[in-house]
Amino acid sequence: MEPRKALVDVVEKISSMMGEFEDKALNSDELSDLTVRQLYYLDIVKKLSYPTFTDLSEEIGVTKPTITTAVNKLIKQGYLKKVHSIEDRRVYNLLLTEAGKRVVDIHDKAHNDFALMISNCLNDQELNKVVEIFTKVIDCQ
Amino acid sequence: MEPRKALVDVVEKISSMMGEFEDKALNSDELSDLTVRQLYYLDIVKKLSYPTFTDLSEEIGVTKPTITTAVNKLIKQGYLKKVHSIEDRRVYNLLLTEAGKRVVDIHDKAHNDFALMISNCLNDQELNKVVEIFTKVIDCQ
DNA sequence: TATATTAATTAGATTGTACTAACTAAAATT
DNA sequence: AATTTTAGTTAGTACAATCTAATTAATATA
Repeated sequence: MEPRKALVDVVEKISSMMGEFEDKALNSDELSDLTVRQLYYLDIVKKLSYPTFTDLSEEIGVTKPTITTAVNKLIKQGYLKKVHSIEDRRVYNLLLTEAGKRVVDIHDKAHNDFALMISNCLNDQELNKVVEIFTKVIDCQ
Repeated sequence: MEPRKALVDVVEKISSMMGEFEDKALNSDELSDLTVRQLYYLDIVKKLSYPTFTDLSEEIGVTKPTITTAVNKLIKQGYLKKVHSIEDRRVYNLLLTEAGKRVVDIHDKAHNDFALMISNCLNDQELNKVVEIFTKVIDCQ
């Protein structure tokens, strides 16, 4: 096969495999009362670490009322907490509860599972090559 | 770094890079009147080739009324056509219009762009290694 | 031929996610 | 001290995507 075409082909298949791992992780029982969107909100809260409502709304790109609604629901469901800022009493900082941390970890599980699958398919030398080559891709970008 | 951890790390970063390419492809002007979900419906129509409403509903995992609504909207927007089956006059087969083919191709563009980025970052020898190793992963699964 | 099954549709409701506009309370500025 | 700005909320709305139940029309079966 033409090398360029072969690469696109591999990218396509790997991407759809990753998608399947994501979907499988998302079907976990513990995630059953959360939508994909809600999980995304929780991921962003983790990523930003103790964001305010405004931080969240800027990062996600939705209005503040939308954030209020979404966050309140996640608080009611027990995945988030809001704590008053000490410096400015208008402001809240958001954090994951233990349950929140747990579901974010389950979500991350997809990557672990995928990595596990790869390492089961390859020998040590190939694994090292994969890490080495993709580190180059990541750094080059 | 511990090899196992390094692999998970690489998988995580590559996966989020792929996500960014997907998002960028989705922001194309031609896709602006379509939701992600609608694009997914169009992808599945292409994948199944001339599916019936029932085929679609089974593949996507939603009820037939849902498919009727979704498909009718996509027909009205000019991305799908339905044609009567010759064998069974209750049945329709679905197909992409030219506009439908175009948007599905734009969606696929993410994979091409990602592949292009990879090939710009690596030399020929590394590229061959990537294709070789991931072909092994795909076949092993 | 009458009856049951199947493919798609219609009607009506629900849920999730988003918006704008108007509001409250706190902080910053004049 | 009065005014403006900022952070988050409330109220009301809209739309996408889904469902169940009932319906129509064609096909298959008893």
